[in-house]
Amino acid sequence: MSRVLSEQAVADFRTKLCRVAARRFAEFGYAGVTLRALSDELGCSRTTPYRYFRDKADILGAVRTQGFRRLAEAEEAAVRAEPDPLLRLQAVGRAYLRFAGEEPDNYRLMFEVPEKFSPAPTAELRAEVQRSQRPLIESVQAAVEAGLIHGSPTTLTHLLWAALHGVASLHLAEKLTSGRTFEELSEAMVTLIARQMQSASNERPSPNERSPDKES
Amino acid sequence: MSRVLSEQAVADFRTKLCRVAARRFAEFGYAGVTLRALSDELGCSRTTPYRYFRDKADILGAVRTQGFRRLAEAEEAAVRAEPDPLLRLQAVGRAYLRFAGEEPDNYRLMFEVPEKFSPAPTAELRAEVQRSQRPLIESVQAAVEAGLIHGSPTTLTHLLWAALHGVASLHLAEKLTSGRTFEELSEAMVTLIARQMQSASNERPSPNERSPDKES
DNA sequence: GACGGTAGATTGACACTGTCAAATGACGTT
DNA sequence: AACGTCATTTGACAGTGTCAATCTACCGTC
Repeated sequence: MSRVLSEQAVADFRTKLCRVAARRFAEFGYAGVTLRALSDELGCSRTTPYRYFRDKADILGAVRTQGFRRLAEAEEAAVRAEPDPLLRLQAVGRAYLRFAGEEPDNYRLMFEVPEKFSPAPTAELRAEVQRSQRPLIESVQAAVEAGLIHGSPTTLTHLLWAALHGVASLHLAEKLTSGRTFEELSEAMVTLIARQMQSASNERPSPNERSPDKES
Repeated sequence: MSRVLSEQAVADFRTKLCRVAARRFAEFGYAGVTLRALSDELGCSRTTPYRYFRDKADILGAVRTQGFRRLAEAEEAAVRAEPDPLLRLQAVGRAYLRFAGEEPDNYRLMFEVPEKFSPAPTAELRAEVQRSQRPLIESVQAAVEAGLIHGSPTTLTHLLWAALHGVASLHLAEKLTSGRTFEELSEAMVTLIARQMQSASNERPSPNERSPDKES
């Protein structure tokens, strides 16, 4: 066998290219992420990235993977720091929204422009996506077990996630043009979630599980 | 003066092109919306659309405008049909989510792929976006006046919108892979919003307005 | 130490895109 | 009947992602 690219060298090039791609996306948007530009900035030829990634979509997928990993780490840190169920759920929510606020371009890349990604995401990406959901799920489960809320943990997690993602997404789409800053709105949403649980803990029926047949 | 394109003919071509663009977007994604393909499907030459639209971005902008208009109309119909403040708010939320569920590609186009649109949106588009917000704002305001919730109507509207958009957006991104259907999750969210208000109406302090200084 | 094979990088080429300039076409007016 | 003008078409260009063929430099072997 002849000389082969060391694992380290492969990883180095991959991370370096991901960093450049992320930076260019943040600066010039998706249109600025072009194989030629990335390669120029890295000092290699246009098709060299094809040794390390299958596609352009594959490159973006790697950036997304890193994004979900950092989001998961932020959530996990929040979970570790807060044992109380109610406060933990708030802390996870805050960590989620803080991530979206601090790394807006990463968050955008993670959730938007879906067609630019390969239809079959990497196993690694799917794993990180799941990992980023776990702190939410576990926090909700803990809250359910503590009697703070009632209902299916999965459904409740989805609702929680939707509330958080909605705030982040609308903010990034610049649809929230009130006087409130993103941080204020984030805190308002977290507070609202906490109040929801405090009030739900005083009542018996589960808030979902069956779609009510309520007509006008 | 010589013959000039009649208003009707211009409008016809524009709407026809928008319809084709929307259909191709739904079928092939953004990559399927190409001036060549649109023109072929319309039986004209590649650059003919440039007589009726400034840009490709302008075409997508027109499709988006129509989408926001239909969303606004659906919301307004829901408002008209339901006078009771609480039920009206639920009805608007249901109409919003039903629209997202029934026209997923339109909704996606309205809120995603922001870089593909002109940085300065048309006045018409901005008007329709605002129009689609008004039923939410007015429903929230009515609920505030009825004493169902307390707080800044703008902030509360943003939170409501975020909750709705979050459900729709995560669903369209295919991130919600639980057993629940989109309809069930929508109803769960609407129910949760209603419960939030019912519980809030029994208490005095406003749920936001000031970010609470709660520490662990 | 020279050589050959091969992994890795490069260049060339292709089909495709959005968009502009110039050329073509057709119609109402004089 | 000829003109002028608007609508449309064609030609062209820069730029894209990606594949094939080429080149380069290193390794193990003699």
